[in-house]
Amino acid sequence: MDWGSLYTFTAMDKTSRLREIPLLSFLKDRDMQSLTTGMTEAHYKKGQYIFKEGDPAEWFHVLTSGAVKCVKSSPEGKEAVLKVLVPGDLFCCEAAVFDGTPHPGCALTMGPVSVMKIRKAAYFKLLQHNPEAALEIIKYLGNRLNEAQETAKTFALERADQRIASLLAKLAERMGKPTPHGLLLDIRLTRQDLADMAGLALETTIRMISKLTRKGLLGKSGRCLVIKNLKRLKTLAESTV
Amino acid sequence: MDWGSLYTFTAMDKTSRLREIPLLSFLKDRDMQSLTTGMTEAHYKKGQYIFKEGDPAEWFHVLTSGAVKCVKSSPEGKEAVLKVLVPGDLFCCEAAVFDGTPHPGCALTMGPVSVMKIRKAAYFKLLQHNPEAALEIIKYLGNRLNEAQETAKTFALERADQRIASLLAKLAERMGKPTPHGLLLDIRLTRQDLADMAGLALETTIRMISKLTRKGLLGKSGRCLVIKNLKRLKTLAESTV
DNA sequence: TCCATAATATGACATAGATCATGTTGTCAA
DNA sequence: TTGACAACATGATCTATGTCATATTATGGA
Repeated sequence: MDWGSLYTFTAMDKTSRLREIPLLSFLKDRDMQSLTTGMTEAHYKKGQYIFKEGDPAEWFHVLTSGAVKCVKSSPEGKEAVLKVLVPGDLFCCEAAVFDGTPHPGCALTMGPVSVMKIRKAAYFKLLQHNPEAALEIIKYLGNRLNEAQETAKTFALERADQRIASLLAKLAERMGKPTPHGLLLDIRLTRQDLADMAGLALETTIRMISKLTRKGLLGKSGRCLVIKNLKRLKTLAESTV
Repeated sequence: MDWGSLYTFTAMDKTSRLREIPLLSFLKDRDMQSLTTGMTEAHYKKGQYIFKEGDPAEWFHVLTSGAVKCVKSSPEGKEAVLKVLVPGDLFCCEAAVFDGTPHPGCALTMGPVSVMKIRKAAYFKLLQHNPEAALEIIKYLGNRLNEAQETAKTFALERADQRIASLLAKLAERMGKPTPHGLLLDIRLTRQDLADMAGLALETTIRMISKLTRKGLLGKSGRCLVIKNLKRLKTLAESTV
């Protein structure tokens, strides 16, 4: 198995990279120093696993470039995409790292990816000595929890067209780049990815996206989606019929 | 609207009560003192809202007795039960309290309930001064996040019978009281509650439960369910056909 | 104790969405 | 440029599950 190549950067380089990450920007210099010791940046190609379900959780990760999908699979081989991570997102900072339990899901790269890997122990120490950092993590986890529960609600109560609409709206709000034609989702999401995120079959997802495109709410730029009318999309996500 | 009556206890009483809660048992005496200042215990009757979706998040709650369901509703009036809380569970400790955002869902009592309410500010202060406490909360949130993602996966990939089986298995593991006949779920969960937890229609849920009962995996004691064969239930939750 | 109401149960039917089949379009490497 | 493969698209079924209708059985308050 190819786990990507690991490079170690100079302390200064690493510090400046960490500073760019919103969730870590509040760190004091002394914290930075302890963090950067033993920290490495890993690079992956498209389609590689950063970790798999069941692997031991040894690192705290921060995505610095590219996109990663968090995936769980069923025995039959069907995939559920729980979340798409974009630069700045933390992952595997959760229960697993603390409890010593294995990873509850996989992290799969969607293209070329760079990740900062921080040793569990260093991360742990940081949180113990820096309450501000711990509060930030609590806030982050709280938000992720809300998101996950919102997703669960969507799966439990909404129809296929609503699921697709709210999924696209969520993606647009989180990572849409404003352009003259609308919000550009500039990561390569296949219809299958979207289907796995919405808990729907590929064909159903394609049909729903076609419908939204015909209605003029959606367009494409190259091979990426453009949300042309976020407001109507959100209305549709809640409409009864 | 009747929000239940509020009583204020003596500091000693409160301290001893907090000590009984696993998640707070590690607290030092000085932390306890600051926490108990301004802390109140509230009592509710069956069917009351502790808070509703959209309410401002002013308190950190710890459930001391009874059962509470976390609920989100759709415009059409359908309910999704995200989680059933049992004594010792924290709630509303999440993003809302920190971000100043309103509650993302409702907390609805399922019977007579007692709740410790701790002012947002006191809770905040506790976490800032006690890294151990913050780490415990991070661990707790991490686990809740895993649970929520596991639920999302179930909703996305599993059939009705599997959903019911894994729901019952999860409940049995979390709160089943061992008895000679199996694991007793001694809170009053209606079929509708179970349906709302599994994201299924009431009738479908009833049919699945009847089937499990006929198969001998399930029984009842009074008006509560008994899981007679957890192992087979878990096998069923993953079976392909 | 009785009555009104809520909860449980079960059959008949409707339908959203999965599955299968087939074809088209796009993409990238040689 | 071409050829092979992946992604996208769309129609034709099939089926799991939702919905509706109707009983039966609990439950809790007067």
